[in-house]
Amino acid sequence: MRVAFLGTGEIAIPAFRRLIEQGPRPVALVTQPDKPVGRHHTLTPPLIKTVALEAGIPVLQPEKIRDIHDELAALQLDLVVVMAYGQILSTKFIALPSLACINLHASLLPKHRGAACIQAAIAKGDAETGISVMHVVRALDAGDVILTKAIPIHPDETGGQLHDRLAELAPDAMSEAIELFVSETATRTPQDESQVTYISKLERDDGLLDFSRPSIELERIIRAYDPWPGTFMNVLENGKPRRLKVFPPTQVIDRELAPGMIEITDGELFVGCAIGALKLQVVQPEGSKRMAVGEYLRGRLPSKI
RNA sequence: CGCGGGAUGGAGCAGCCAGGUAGCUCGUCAGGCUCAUAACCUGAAGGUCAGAGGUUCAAAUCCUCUUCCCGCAA
Repeated sequence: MRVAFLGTGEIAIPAFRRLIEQGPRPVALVTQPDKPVGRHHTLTPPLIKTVALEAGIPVLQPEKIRDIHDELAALQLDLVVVMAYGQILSTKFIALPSLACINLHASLLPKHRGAACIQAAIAKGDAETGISVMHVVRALDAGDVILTKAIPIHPDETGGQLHDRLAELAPDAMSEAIELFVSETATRTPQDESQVTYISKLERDDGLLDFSRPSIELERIIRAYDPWPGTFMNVLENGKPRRLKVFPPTQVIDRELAPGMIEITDGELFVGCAIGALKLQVVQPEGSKRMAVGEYLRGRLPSKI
């Protein structure tokens, strides 16, 4: 079986490694071009690219997937596996492999279609999430489902931790799906359109905490958005407005405090929410490092902006 | 050279603009108080003020350069 892997995000690496180690060995990796990253715009390749190069697998990094259509057609593909590639695929491309073009998505479809599916599962307070393997169609994450594998979400779990667990779950889901194709017993279940939820890509600004929301919701968002895009609030320090990043864990406290109001008592910092208050434990002031709230309060006095 | 903030005893900060004895909140250590304590009281140790050069009678403070950390942007 001739397989090509399309992936860019680090969540795709374990699945890609599985193919390298247990086969069918991918004939190519297609990933996004190297991007300037970091404060000094250092040109950085996707990590998965180095994995491929170490394994001696050819790497293609087209600006647009259609730019390499002919090369891919020449590979005589039977199967394409896509995970966190970061580009919408054309119908022409989807039709290339003889068997199927499948996508690994980190949610239990039809819930949480879209880029920020892991954050969404935590933020919405879901009890479980997982990996869905489905057929790629033109519409985003809308194809028929081949199989899903579910795992419970832990009560204190952050987006980063869940991301890593899902990354480790993906290879099994993928292998099982490939088995189904090999034995020609793969089924397809259409997604229940009435149950669809969609979450778009998150930006840094999406991390602005809205204290007119209930504290229980904010606690989940702070966990879900760690480490990306992170959450923050704006505070007044010595009369100057400053961005204050907020990290998990935070604690939901039953306390009467107006939304957005900051209360400091005994080296502890509380912020009022619509329902209850939030006790912060780890923060990072603009221009400084991440620190425990106790240390932060030693030299500064933040107040509501 | 994308924009901006920062580096001051072990931690977090003030002092810099208007150069002139190293300060605050903690921590550490010793002693005291207490049935007892992470509480309270008294005292002590601990600093090449990131580094180099310059201006000056005098630089944490003003000027120049370097290194490192961070926020935004990408």
